[in-house]
Amino acid sequence: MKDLKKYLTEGLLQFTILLSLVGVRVDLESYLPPIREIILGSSSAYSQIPFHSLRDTWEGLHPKSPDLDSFFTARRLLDEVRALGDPRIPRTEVSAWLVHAVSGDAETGSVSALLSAGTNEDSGSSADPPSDNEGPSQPPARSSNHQPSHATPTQPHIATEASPAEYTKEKQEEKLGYAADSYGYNYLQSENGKRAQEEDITQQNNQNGTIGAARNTDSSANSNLRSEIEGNTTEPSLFFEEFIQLLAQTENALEGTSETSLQNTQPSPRPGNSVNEIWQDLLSLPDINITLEDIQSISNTNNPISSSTPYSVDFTEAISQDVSLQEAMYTSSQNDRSIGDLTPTPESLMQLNSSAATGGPLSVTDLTSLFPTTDNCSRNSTNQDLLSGLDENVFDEINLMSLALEEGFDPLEVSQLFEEPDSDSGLSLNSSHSPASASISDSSSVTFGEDEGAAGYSSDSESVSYDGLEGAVGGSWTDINKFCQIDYQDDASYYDEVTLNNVQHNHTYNQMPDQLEPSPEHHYSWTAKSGKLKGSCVGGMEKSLSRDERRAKSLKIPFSVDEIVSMPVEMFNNMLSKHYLTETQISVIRDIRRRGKNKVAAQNCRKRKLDVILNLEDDVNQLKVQKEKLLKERAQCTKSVSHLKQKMNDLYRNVFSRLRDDQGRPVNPSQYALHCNSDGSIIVVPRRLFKSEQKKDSHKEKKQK
DNA sequence: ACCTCATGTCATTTT
DNA sequence: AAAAAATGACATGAG
Repeated sequence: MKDLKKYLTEGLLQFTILLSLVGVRVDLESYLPPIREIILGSSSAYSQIPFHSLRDTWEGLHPKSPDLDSFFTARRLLDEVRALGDPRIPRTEVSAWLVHAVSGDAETGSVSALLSAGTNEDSGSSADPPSDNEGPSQPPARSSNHQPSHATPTQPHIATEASPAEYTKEKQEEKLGYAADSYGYNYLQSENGKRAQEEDITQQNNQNGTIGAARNTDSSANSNLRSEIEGNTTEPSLFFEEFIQLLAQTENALEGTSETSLQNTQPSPRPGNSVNEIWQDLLSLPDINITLEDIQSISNTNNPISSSTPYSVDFTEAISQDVSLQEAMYTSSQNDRSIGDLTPTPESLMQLNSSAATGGPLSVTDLTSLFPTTDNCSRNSTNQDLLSGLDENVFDEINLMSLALEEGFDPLEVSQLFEEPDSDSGLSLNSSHSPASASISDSSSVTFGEDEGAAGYSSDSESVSYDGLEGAVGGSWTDINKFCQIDYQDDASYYDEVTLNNVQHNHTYNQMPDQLEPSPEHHYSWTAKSGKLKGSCVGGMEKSLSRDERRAKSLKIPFSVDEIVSMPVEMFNNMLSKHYLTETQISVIRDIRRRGKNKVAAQNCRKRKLDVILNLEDDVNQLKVQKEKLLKERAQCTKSVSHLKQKMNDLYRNVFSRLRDDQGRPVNPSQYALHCNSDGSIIVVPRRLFKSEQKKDSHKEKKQK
């Protein structure tokens, strides 16, 4: 059923996408669960969404939850149940009983009420709660232990048997509680859920409190104090002494049970030129021209294929064999919609200009920084659309620039230089540090000063090693500045969010993704900062480069770390197989992806752990409150019982003071006892008979056992 | 100098 | 059985 639902949902989505491509709009909202559910339903999608981003709105359904569908079904049912209203749970019998006993003003009145409790309990149980017991107030976090109802004949039906709504609710709570307990989560404690738990707890408490008194009220039901006093009886039933004993036992039981239980207890798009025009504008810039000339000269020396042709043609030809992420990722031909609306902002032009001027690689990611982003949900798709709408040649050229500008990049050469015996190069790169690159690496090691927390894996050495490579392939202060530009552009790209979350050590765990959305101001601030940062990028911007970013740049991996980490598995594998990558590059890319994924997973894991701790703390607090409440209740009950005992004794004396035997002499209470029959009649029994009666009863009980 | 906290990473387990 | 996610353990840097 779950699979069917998933299949239908996905099929529906795909069908809708197809229809939308044709131009037919389909409103899916009424057929689909909220988008978050869809997102959470996809593991890959979830992995791209930091757990904390959902914290506030999505109160914590663990993606590991064994059955999301059951949760949503449960939630729906729960809502339906809640819509039925809250059943009124009356106070327990013992409360009513005690209230009746205590509330009587006149002594006889109270006794009368006591002895006829069976007839008045119904009204008293719900209408007159004890003053000290303010009803359900503090629920425990989990109340799945539903005890069987200790129903008494006089208890209202709703209190003794769970109504269908109540039963459903309990079932829901149990179900949800299970899901929560399985992973130490208690996200499902909504306000209503808490209320339901409160009711459960109250019911349990009240039922517990009833146990001791139910027997009394049962046996005294329908009893009336009769004026006639019979001299003999053969009917074994309750004597007043026994009643007193029961009271004492109740008191003890209250103390004992309470004791034990308690102890356990971006900028917007501007109408304007097309991208091609933008590109032409860029190419027409003096700096660009210079750079392109440089490229041509480089191509002349390093690339025999393109040496005899104009650069524009060179690009196309060269790139046809080169790497294009967008080609890999967005191969489907799409309309070039929304491209014509794009106009580069001054800031973005600055970026392109400066990066080109410094000979830095102009990656696709860089270009995407020109494009506005709307929101996080549509970010990927938006960029996807935009990017896919571009002429692929544009990206091919960009990629070629990205590679060609790296001054003679040769993957094979790099791979030889970076021969890593272990895929986890972090542990084995020390050996690649050559003295030849020492001078440069000294300076660049300052540039790439470690900023990582986890430097326990020779990160410093690794840094030096890669820096050394930078020197080997022409690394210089120019390169350092170039990397500054790269870093700056990457940060301004549409991967800002991921970068901020996972790379920049931005401790914005609890912020929603839209809070991390690069606002125009933010974008501008980055641009504005760049001037200062250029000057201090050696110690500043480069510091923000993570180890993986440095490795990726050093190995000339044409994808950003964020791309590598966040792209779906299929795309990732497709990328690896489709592009010309050395073993070293593939290995590093896999490492980057693994680490990136694990980084997010660790963050999620810690978040969950924190939530578990917080929930447990909540539980502790609630249990403490419950304990205090129970202690109060016990004290109240004890007080009531002692009061009742006193009244019983008084009554006993009063009755015997008025009793006369056949000769009109007063009856000695030490020789006779009052006995209450099951039919409600009160008789006077000699104590010796009473004692023998007790022995018989005890024998019978033993035999029954 | 020591502690706590946040984070990244690896190895291993779980899904 | 393989891949991805989750998690424990460790190391590090910052405050």
